[in-house]
Amino acid sequence: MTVRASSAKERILTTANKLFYAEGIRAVSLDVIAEKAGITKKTVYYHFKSKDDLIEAYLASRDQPNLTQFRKWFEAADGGLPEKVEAIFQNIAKAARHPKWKGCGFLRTAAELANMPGHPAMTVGAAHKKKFEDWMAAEFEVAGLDRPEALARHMVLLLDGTFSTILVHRDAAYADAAGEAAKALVAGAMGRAG
Amino acid sequence: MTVRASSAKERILTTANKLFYAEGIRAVSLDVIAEKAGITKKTVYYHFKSKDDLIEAYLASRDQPNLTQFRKWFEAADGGLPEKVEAIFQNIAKAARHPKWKGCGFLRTAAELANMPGHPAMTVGAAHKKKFEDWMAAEFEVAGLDRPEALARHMVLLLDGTFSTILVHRDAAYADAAGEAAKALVAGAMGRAG
DNA sequence: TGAAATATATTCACTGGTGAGTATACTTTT
DNA sequence: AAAAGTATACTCACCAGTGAATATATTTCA
Repeated sequence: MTVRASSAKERILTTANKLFYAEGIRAVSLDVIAEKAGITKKTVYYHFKSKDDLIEAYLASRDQPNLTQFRKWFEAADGGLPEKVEAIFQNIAKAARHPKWKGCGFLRTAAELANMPGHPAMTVGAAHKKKFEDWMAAEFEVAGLDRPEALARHMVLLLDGTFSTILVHRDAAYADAAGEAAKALVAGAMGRAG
Repeated sequence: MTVRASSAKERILTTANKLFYAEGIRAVSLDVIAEKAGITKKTVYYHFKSKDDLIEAYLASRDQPNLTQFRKWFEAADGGLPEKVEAIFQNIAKAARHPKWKGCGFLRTAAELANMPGHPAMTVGAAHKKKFEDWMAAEFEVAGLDRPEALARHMVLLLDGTFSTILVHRDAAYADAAGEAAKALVAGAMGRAG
């Protein structure tokens, strides 16, 4: 029962996470992942049955942390509902200015796997985005807004638009614009409700 | 001067367009493109100096047709400005229901090339998205709206969000939701203006 | 309790195949 | 003949995945 600093499986996943996010799924080989993780490729295949399996695990490992991050940004923000929603986008703007930022791992993986609709990683990705949407809808519902699900979809669209647009232009200002739009839509819904 | 049905260069570009869009940039090899175009790989390298060069040409070839499509959808729509904007999204919804639809080629390429920020294809992609944004801003300006550039950005964000979100969920309904949000934002801006 | 048996984890060395890109020669057009 | 276009056949690096062997726990039972 040697207490390793970290198990091989953990190191593989950590390394895959870093490389897949930084370089993209198809640009990263298992040879490189194994090398950077300090193990052999066969060990990767011992813990994951295929590259696709590792891709799926990669996305699964980002699910909770990502959602938690959004929640924290939302909860930590001052002001009313529109401002709290806007804060999510402002925090993305801040994150996007970091040189290592490369958009949303789920979206980029979806783009790469667009030719494999049933890929297990896509199921994980879709579920992740759905969780965000459901969370938003719940917040709007609690606030007594009309059509909370519709408004939540608008937020998702602005969020994914933010990730994509910034990736194209490498300009974090788009996140602030999205925050402004989100705030306006939420404020509009509140106006109608109250 | 044999009048070929189409020149080799045209066939290469057409084939690249089809395959890159359908499968993704890194998933498609020049060997396959050459084969499907009915020529040898060396001929590809005669007309394009590298794969990256062909990728750039691929995106460049989609620039005008794409923008023209959006314009047509916009102009053909009945109703006022909000409805015309909404029509763009409704038409995307229709297109997205076709099985061959795989999102936005520019966005998917940007996702794949996220690790190569200066890639020439990215310049083409960014310029394309900028043209859409500028066109929208011009329409809003002519209509006398306040802050036309800001509103145009909101439209771009919803548009790119639409492409991304549908790709993740394979559910064209998100385009209708985006159209609704876009309409509301434009109508809101018109309300303030007049 | 301690040795044998079993399960878990890991390595080395490999395969069959594909990828981007090229050296050279042939063919068509001007 | 010169230039432009295309083909054959190749290189060399890489990639997903595997076969066989080895090391390291963990369990079993004499």
